[in-house]
Amino acid sequence: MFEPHAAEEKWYRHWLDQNYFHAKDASDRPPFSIVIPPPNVTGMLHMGHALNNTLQDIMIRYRRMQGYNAMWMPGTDHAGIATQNVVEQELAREGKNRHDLGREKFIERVWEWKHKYGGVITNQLKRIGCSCDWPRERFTMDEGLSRAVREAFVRLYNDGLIYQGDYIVNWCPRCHTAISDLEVEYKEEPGHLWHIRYPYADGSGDIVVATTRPETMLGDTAVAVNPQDTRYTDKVGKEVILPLVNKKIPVIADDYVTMDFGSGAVKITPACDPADFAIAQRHPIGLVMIMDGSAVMNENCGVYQGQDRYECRKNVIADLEKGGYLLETESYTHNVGKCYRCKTDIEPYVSKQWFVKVKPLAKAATAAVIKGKTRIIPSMWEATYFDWMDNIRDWCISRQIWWGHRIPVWYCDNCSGMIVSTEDPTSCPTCKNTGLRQEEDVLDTWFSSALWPFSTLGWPDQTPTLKTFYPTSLLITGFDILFFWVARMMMMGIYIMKDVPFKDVYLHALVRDEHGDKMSKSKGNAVPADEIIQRYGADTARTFVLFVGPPDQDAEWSDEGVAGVFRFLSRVWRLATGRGEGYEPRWRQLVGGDLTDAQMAIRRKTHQTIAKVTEDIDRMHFNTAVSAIMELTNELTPFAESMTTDADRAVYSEAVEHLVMLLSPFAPHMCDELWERMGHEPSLFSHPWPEADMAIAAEDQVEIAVQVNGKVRTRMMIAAGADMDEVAARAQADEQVARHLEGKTIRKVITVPDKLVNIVAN
RNA sequence: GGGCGGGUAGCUCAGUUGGCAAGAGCGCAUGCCUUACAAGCAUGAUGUCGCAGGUUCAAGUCCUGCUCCGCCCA
Repeated sequence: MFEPHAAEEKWYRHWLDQNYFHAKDASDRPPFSIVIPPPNVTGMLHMGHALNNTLQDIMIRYRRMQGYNAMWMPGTDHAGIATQNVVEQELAREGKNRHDLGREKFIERVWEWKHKYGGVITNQLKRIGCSCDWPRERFTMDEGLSRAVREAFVRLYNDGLIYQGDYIVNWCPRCHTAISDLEVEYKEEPGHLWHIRYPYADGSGDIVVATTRPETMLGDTAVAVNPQDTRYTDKVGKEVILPLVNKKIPVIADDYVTMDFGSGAVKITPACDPADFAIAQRHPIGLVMIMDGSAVMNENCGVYQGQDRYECRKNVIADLEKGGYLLETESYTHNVGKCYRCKTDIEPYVSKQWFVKVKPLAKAATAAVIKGKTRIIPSMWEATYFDWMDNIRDWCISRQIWWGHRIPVWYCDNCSGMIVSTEDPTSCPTCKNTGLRQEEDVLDTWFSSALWPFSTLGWPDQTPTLKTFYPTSLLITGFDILFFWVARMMMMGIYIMKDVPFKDVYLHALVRDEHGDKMSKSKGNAVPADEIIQRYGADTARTFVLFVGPPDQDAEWSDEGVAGVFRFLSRVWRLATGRGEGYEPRWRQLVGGDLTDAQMAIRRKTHQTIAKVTEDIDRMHFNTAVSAIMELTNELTPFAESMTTDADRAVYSEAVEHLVMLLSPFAPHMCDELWERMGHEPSLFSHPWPEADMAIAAEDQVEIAVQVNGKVRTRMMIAAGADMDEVAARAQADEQVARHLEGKTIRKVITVPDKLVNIVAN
């Protein structure tokens, strides 16, 4: 009986003791490298991580067995907003907030937290058997990586690829920070479309605008119509009186306005809508801020000052109605942007932010994939990648939080000069003043993650590690971070290293729950990996996620499925251990004489399976690889029951030995335990990957279907590799075929190698 | 609105350039075994391969249209 937990502990320790996971910077063997997608330090290992990391572990173990100098770089991500939130919650339980502590103390507190809990997820990776090169482990906030961040920032800045300015960004009023476009999740919500009447200042009637956010009217600086819209031709240039505010604002013409939506006239609030903001760049209409960073109405809002945006909305509607300005309230479904982190409604907000000008970077990143320098697997994701790169918008990288890489920019108190530097400056280079203030903002966590494939290898230093392992061979990650991470690594890798960060990137699907829903902490349906490891062991957990994890399709969680995989592993265990006289490590000495059909069938299956599993791992179709191993197991079981001769045992032993080898990247603990019990030197870790003997794998007899006019009439056995003329001749001479021809003559014979003979009769 | 993916046995999925009398695992049924027992072994049933056309000697596989589900982007 296999006892997973004992074996896991024993073998993981053995591997570590032998330093098996460590790859040398200098080696004769060809390099193979993977950098781990760094999990959040706040994270717990769920089945999605289990899938992602098992995939990597299999590839790294497989390549090791094939003789590569295989290096798997582990590490974690500081997860700016998420980690800050966690620590803030901790503070809240003590009745404090981060401002009570101040920036420095707060950061200290986060580091304390990190030291205490940051190892949780890496320990879970160890538990599931990941053969990471642990001494190399990195953290995005550690010293070396922080240096990389500064270096990258300064280079980008000096090349004119980073700029700062007042722009409208996605603002989370709860997190009190800007977030990038990607970090906004849109959700359809039922709402209303309010039709409001704005009277012309000259008393010549009114213009009607429709909005889903009436409270923003307090910041309106214009009403816009389409220049083609003849209904309004003579109105453009007039002024309207903004109700409640009693301010005159102009009617302007802009192509952005869709004529057939609503009345064709739209209110323009540059401070509260990205499209309106863009319009304000084209017209001299100004901008009125109406909210503060908490989405509370500000001093420009008169009586509404101090009201929350949604409270204000109610009051504005009531007042519009009272004033006779509200014409209609229509039910309307619209998309509401939410903060990916806390689900608060995003408020478009104008503020000073830092941006990366990504267009030029994106161009190079696109070219690299077109040229095949990086392969995206499965290739269907290429289209998505190209589309995103082609329509990319500048990346807002500043965050108004404390936990993260503080932007390496200093302002001089005296001459208002700005210093962008990798080193902390002590005085202003222009006026020599020593009163300098560092930029308060920190960088988006993804900025440091984008550097991960080379920052972890030592960059900005030209280390031997970097030389040996960059570009990395393979990246394995979920398709859901194609834009967030993969695309950005491509851009940064090419920009900074002048070479792609990885040759292959494999995007796998997600593990969903039994109802097909995405697992998430907030929904409470995430299956923790710990639980499965506890119940069935790490090997079952690993094999399961692969078995149900088809390469490009989401995997559904299934309890019975896990149990089934456990039984499969148990079967392998019994085959290899429990058959008494069955397995003989020196099986080669037992071979002799002609093999029986049954014996040949097993040998054939064994070598076919070696070929199939190798091919499947190469193309990363792991679920079919597992199926192939299962099939061999299933054929082997009845054979094992009826063994009598030495030849039987030889054939059986060959099969079992290979079975265990093939399974070892999937179920490494159990296979090493078996390998030892089978009388071999401990550990398959550095054992060469088996090679299929194709002469044995090849079928010597092939069954061929004979069709007459499209219908299968008979089948016959033909020697494999037989000459096609010979095959056709035999088919024509066949009695059965003759009978099915029913006296008709043969018009043509179509042969398909090894598979079928088709005879067309008149 | 644009793009992508999927619809094959009760469930989860294979099915690579068209050649299958349509597969696997799990589950199910029947029988056997009963200190390899969260079992094991044997045998078996089960599919209008989403729908409709088309190309072909041959279509789950290619083409066209439709439909349902999911995801991404706007």
